Amino acid sequence: MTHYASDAQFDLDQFLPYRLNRLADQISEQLAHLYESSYSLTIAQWRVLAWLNQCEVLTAKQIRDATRMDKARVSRAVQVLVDRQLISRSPDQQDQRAHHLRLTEAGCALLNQLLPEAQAWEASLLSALSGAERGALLKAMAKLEDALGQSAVVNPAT
Amino acid sequence: MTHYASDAQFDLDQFLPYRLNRLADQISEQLAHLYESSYSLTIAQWRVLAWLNQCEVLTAKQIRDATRMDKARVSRAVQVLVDRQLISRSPDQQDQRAHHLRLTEAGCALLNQLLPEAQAWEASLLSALSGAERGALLKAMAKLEDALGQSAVVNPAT
DNA sequence: CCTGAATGGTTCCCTGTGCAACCATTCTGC
DNA sequence: GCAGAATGGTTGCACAGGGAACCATTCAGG
Repeated sequence: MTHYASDAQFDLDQFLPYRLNRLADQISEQLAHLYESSYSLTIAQWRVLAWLNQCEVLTAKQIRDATRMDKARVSRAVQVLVDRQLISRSPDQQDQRAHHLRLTEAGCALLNQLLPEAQAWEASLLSALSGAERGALLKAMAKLEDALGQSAVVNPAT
Repeated sequence: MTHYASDAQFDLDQFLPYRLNRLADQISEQLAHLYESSYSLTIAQWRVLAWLNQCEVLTAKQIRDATRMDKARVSRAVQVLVDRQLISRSPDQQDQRAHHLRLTEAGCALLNQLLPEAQAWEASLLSALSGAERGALLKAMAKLEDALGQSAVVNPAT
């Protein structure tokens, strides 16, 4: 009945990747429930809609870059949204491979309902933090994303 | 060629759930690559190991509570780890439904290799932040998790 | 005790997604 | 111009994970 333990003292609960993931999962899960139950939207689909709401017209590649989602994931999300006539897809004249994506009126109407709900949810969540804390949180997150983007964190062994 | 846009001005890039998820996904993806490529471990499996390293003996339920993972997910992770003889499962005498889970010597050996790598990776990531920033980040995350736990954020409409 | 509710775990089914292979188009170098 | 690389996008395959149904055991109430 020996107890084996690694040499390194290690507290998973203090491990940033784990904590971040647990938090993000929790938030994501609740929000996903909102999207799914009321609007039958996937997170991926919601992201596509939200970006299109901002940018008017985008190609799948641009969405892929903005969201860092897999190309297949974007492709499938777009397909569903087109089928549901929430967005339209028209060929790009300059590049026959690409397509312009835009919100349809229906898509826009859906967002007009969904956006306020999402914002209210976020506000309620953020009410747990002071303004300064919010700022610090976002700043730290931005720095981390930056560091990851620069590939500053890659294979620390080499 | 009209452009439909929702009334609400909304910047997905400033939307905390989205940002948090994007960041967590990115981190998770890179770490998962480490676990998977070198040790054939799932994130779920890694979490089980890490908690067992800390607590010596746990039941699946306790792991479920600690990690907030689905019970099925825990069950499957445990199964694989038992098959690989990285952990052992022995019946709980008090409660015949539950099982005690512990690290085996092999499991501990694996962690002795993996933990330093994980910690080095984390350190490299965290080097993008000052000490104060780290503190602020962790504090904000804790508050958010707290808020979610208290169900403070549920169905803002009601 | 004995019945019904609750609990720890496992399994089934289904969906979303990552990866790799692929197609079509566009770009590059010669 | 033309061959080969690169790029935008789609599809097939395999798999992890959520939800619900399920089994066995334990607990609560009469």
